[in-house]
Amino acid sequence: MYSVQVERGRDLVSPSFFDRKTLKVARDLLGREIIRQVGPSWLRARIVETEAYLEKDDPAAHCSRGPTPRAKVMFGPPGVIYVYFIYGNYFMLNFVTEKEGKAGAVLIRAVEPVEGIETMVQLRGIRSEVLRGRSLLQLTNGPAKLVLALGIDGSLNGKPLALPHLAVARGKPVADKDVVVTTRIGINVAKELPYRFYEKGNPFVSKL
DNA sequence: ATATGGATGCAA
DNA sequence: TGCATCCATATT
Repeated sequence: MYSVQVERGRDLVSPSFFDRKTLKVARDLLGREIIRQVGPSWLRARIVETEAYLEKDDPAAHCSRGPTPRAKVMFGPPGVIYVYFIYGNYFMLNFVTEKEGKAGAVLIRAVEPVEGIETMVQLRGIRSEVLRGRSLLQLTNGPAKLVLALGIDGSLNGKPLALPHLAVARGKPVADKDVVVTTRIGINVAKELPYRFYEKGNPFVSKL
């Protein structure tokens, strides 16, 4: 007799998945699934776009100025959730990579809803003009959008990945031929670094 | 193309 | 303490 949570937890990635080079993790996160329970609802969404933020030679990374109050979680153990607040309105979801003492994180920039879509629509704000009568692509095709749709906020910052609050499942890996590598989006420094990964042709990718 | 919004980090 | 900046979004 399995509980729902045990059943859900069968397919989770191990913490060692994140104990690797940040760029590797960012690429391998494509196709994995974010799983989370919000109230009575289980939410599941497939990762289709990521960005890597490194400790070395990456001035766009929060860890680039050392373990400041905000960035210290990036220097902590791998497999921990890093959520930060930006632009006075939004939270961003990241997963910490590399061994404790070495900084790194992967930003989740877009996901494809798999389960719990009705709940996601509600969390996102069904009254929004953007969603009303338009494509569900708007639900999760951006880093702040997916955070809203999944009901994530700053209270998850610094917590290890675990059910029921937030975990990553194996899902179906994306083949190399379907991975596109480009420069990151929305930053004003280190624009030339090819640290963004997305699934080729996936309509939920934030921007082509 | 522009308004919005609050935290962050560094200079002063 | 002040202030430029910030891994964005929705609306014009």
